[in-house]
Amino acid sequence: MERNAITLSASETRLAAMLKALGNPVRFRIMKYLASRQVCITGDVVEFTALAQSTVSQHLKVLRQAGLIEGEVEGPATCYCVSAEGLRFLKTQIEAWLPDCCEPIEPASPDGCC
Amino acid sequence: MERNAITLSASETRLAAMLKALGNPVRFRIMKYLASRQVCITGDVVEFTALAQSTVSQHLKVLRQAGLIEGEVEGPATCYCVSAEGLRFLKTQIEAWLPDCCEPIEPASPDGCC
DNA sequence: TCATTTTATCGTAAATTTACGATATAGGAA
DNA sequence: TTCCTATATCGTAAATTTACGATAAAATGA
Repeated sequence: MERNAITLSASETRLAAMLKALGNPVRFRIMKYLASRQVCITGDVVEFTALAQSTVSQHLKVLRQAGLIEGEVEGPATCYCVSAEGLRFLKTQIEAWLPDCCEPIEPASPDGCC
Repeated sequence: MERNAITLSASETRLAAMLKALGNPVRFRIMKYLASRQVCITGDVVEFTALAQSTVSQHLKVLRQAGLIEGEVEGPATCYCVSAEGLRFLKTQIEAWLPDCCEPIEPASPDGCC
């Protein structure tokens, strides 16, 4: 895809991966679903999304690899939940990203641009 | 792709679009580049990214449609800058998204999961 | 042991994304 | 008007993503 690999710091790379993972509407919803259930869930995500089990498993893998959720084998099933550390990272990074570059300094500007 | 369209609210849809746009490392970098230059920029994004002009134009379009940047025709060129409103929205949404579901309530839990 | 349950992984087809060159479009200068 | 500059858009090829069914793998219960 990319001829010259774009250089990003480790933090930026992780943040971009998180954003990419959450940019998919299915994963976005899964994430909210997991958050709404404090409790860990497994395969009723399948029921929730009405997608094939293998598809859901794949989405969960993406979220897990992005560090947004955590999975733990619980008997025959796997128990997932939101990663507290991951979400803290996400929020912190977004918060600190463009600190106050975008506050409307001059309200005179109609659209804040140019 | 999706057989059953995933239902998201308008805000969620916009947020997901923003996350998706920023999930691409090239666009991620362009965004930071635009932010570092308070001033509006046009085609030196091309020089910055070392990608084809048409490719950059496409990326800028995605960022613009996501409401993350604003473009304004300035003579023969187009002047881009970060959208203050867009970034405010992004930050607010992320902040409010999972308010305090993920604070480590019980430090006893080794990984905060299950 | 043997079936059952729950997930993960594999292989694959369709859709989407990304990048490029070529081509239009629009504004400014000569 | 005519040329030059700066972008946007079109068409297209390669890569990636997404979804599915089929198949493994792992733990529990009969």
